[in-house]
Amino acid sequence: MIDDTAARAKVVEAADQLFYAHGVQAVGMDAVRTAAGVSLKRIYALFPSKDALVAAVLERRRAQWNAGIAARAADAATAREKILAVFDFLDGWFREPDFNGCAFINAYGELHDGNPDVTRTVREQKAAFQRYVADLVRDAGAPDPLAAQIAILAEGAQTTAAIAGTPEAAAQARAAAEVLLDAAMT
Amino acid sequence: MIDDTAARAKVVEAADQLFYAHGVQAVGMDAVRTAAGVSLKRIYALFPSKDALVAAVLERRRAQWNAGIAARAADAATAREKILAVFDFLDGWFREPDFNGCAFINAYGELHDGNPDVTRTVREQKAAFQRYVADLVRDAGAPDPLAAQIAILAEGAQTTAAIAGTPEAAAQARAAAEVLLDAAMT
DNA sequence: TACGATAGAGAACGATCGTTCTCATCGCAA
DNA sequence: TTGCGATGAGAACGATCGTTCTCTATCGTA
Repeated sequence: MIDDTAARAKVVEAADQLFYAHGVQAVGMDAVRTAAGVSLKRIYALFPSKDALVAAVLERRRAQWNAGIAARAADAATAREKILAVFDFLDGWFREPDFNGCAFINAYGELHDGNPDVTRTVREQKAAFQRYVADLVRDAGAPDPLAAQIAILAEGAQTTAAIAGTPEAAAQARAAAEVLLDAAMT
Repeated sequence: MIDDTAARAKVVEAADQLFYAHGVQAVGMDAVRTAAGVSLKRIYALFPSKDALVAAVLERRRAQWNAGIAARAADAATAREKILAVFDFLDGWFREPDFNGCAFINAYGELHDGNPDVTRTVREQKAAFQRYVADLVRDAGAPDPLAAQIAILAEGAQTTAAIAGTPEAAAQARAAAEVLLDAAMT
């Protein structure tokens, strides 16, 4: 047998992949068990319910998002470049073969009603991203309203790329962000 | 008894309201029947399956979206004002008490897998909107790439407003669109 | 080797859903 | 009035899902 930490990781990873590809409600716990190779009994010992597993999956997504953004920002020297690095991160993500839109938006649309934890988690994730952008905008010396505009571009790029099934929305949003930055800094 | 046209309208309207508020999979056909006041037998005589009812609901949403955009555009004199009228339409929509994001995005996130009709319908709706914006951008004498940027702002405003539960994303996106328009026309 | 605790495989359970079917009721033609 | 076709209300059916339970095999230890 493997220890609890490893079993948890395998279950969350398998559930993430399945939920993200097919939607939460379309995936049964049996499918998670098969994909993770962990018995149902063990899964329910690690997570009290499917909702708790969904929460763990969203937490995993949150960590991945933050790490991906931070990695791109680390290569950028200025606050302006760190802002644009967000769209470079999105560009790379949109090109991954299993990209299927923002997992938080998908989860919110599917589960917001009847699962208040999901609503709260998604709202907090988006608010945290807006704070991240707001800090960078302030560092860049640009006026505060620019932050919300940059965040809206990032959100719009995600849904546009997901539905179109093509990655060009990242570059288009990035170009728009550059124009907005230039206009704000004059 | 009421005639087929009226019964169809009542069923689609009730289903739209329920699906939009709670998600498609969370609403049973019994709930549609109760809300519409039309028997299950009649519903299945009008729509061969729940999927067909979902398709009819999306078609209704498409007509409402187009009518709402057209009504706002009718008040605008120039192509530039017609572009900005999109965000005025969004602002009014976001303030409706039952606003819950874009029904097409929600349906795509919930049903894209296992219901190809939904994927196609949503993709067509978004493509049609992009063509609408592209025509206005051309009429305004602005370069083509601006169209995709405007569309991304509109998409981002919808998801941002839905998740935050507040309408200010419309005004923020409109302000960004004005800056992009000004920069493109110089 | 014998034993007790444990874990996995999957059957079982209760609930729910989409869809179909039954049956009592009603309107209407002859 | 009588009989027939159609309709609505909702029971019924088969499938699926989240969750729990049973049974068997395995492992470490004395």
